[in-house]
Amino acid sequence: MSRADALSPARLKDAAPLFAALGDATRLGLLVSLCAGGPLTVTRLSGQFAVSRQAITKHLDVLAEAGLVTSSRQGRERIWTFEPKRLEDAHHYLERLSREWDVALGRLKAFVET
Amino acid sequence: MSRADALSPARLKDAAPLFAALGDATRLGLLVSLCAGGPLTVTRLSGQFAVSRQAITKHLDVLAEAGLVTSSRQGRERIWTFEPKRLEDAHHYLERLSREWDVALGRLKAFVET
DNA sequence: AAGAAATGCAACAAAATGGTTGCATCAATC
DNA sequence: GATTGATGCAACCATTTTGTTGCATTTCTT
Repeated sequence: MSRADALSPARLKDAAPLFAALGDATRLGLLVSLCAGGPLTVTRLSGQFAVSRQAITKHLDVLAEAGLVTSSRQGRERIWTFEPKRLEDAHHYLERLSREWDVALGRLKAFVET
Repeated sequence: MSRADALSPARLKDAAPLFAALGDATRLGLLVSLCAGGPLTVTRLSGQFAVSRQAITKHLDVLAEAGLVTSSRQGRERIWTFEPKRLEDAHHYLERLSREWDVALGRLKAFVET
């Protein structure tokens, strides 16, 4: 991957669903719970929120789709685990945007001084 | 602000709309354009996307609501400008989540070694 | 003053989102 | 084997989001 295509349309379509998954207070709360409290079941997680277990399941599905959590079946329960890799992706994307901005400011400065 | 409440419910409700605004490919594209190409008008911006000018206006309104862009009227046109500050907020939030995760891993390691 | 360019505003439609309830299924325990 | 606990699945509903079109308004230009 070159620096040049770091903000290409293709990458936008990759980053957008990731940010969209982060764009909900309940889902952020789920991530915090899974971060701090380790892997948990849906039933356990839904006890911490004001919505039904089924609603939490849907949120977890969204997070899983975005790659922010994974799950595995253990007996009669399903364990959900935080996945830090994709958080890095979001992090990097924001950094690239910031850098692009700085570069643009640099160009502007150079132009003004000419 | 203490480290302890860095991921409090109050902060979730602040961070969620910010990520939600970033969670759309068209809006990310708009930010990239405003980053790289400097302040632009709606008409100019909408030339780069496959949707109508009015749709772009709505996207810009969403970005403005999240504090990611600002606008000012100049004669008959309105100029939209990228606002890097809120990007920092998103950046910091992701960092706090990562740190929380690292702390949890540390606790786990200490527990296993006991 | 007239026309063109840029934006603003409103009504509308389609699709996605976030939530519910009810019931079925699967696994553990007594 | 009957019961309980955890999950899965489906239908349904309300709201929000994302887009459209049409028209009005404002401002520049000739």
